Amino acid sequence: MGITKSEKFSEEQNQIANIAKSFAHPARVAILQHLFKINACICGDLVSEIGLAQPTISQHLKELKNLGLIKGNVEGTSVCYCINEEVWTSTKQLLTTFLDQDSKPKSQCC
Amino acid sequence: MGITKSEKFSEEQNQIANIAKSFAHPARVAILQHLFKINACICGDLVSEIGLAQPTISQHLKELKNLGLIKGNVEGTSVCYCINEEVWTSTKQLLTTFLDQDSKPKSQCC
DNA sequence: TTAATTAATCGCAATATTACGATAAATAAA
DNA sequence: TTTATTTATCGTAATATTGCGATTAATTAA
Repeated sequence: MGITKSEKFSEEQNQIANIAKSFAHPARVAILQHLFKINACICGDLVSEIGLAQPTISQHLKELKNLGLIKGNVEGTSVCYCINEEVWTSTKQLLTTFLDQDSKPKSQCC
Repeated sequence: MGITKSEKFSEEQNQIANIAKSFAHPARVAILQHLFKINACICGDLVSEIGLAQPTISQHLKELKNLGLIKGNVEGTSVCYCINEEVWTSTKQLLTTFLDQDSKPKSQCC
């Protein structure tokens, strides 16, 4: 069906999945890396940097913005995008906890 | 088109995106959490635990197995799935480096 | 005001993902 | 061998994602 049955899972599980989804495209990974590198950026930079069409980049930016990972300030005819540090920190926290599960005590296995 | 233009991105960017994709569904998040909790598991457990149909769970397990995050040992008529600790560790390393970008020195921004 | 610049949105096509019923394959038990 | 148990695979339907040309909206410059 193509529709995820979110109601079967916990809030935390859905949150982790949604964050992961935002990282699940190399263009969005590249955008985030570029924003960290530059610390401020306009969309046009990203189009030439990444090499996808302008509407495509705009769409990826929208997804990151919807999750709150980035914010955009209008500056003249262009938009200055940058990382939302607070959201990044809490996102990192959530994912790190998930990734650190392996540090818990474990019994023998197959 | 629905097809990701992977060739436009670095090996690392594609790796991060692929790992994120495997976490991008709450059922796979739940499967991994359950495997960590139990330390060994058969697929049947997961079907009743998670509440999706058996073919659906089997498909999610296959994706995690393809990435190497879990491994399955045949035991009689059932299969014992568990976390592949080595792969989990390197995966964690890659994602942690990505998430820790914010600890780098930053200039003022918008 | 008009023209130029930049980003967002619309609309569409192509591919991917999710879900599951039906079935097959593999093994164990009777 | 036959039957039961368990997991994998097939096939298909529905929805989601990706990508981009065309267009619109917003702002600045002339």
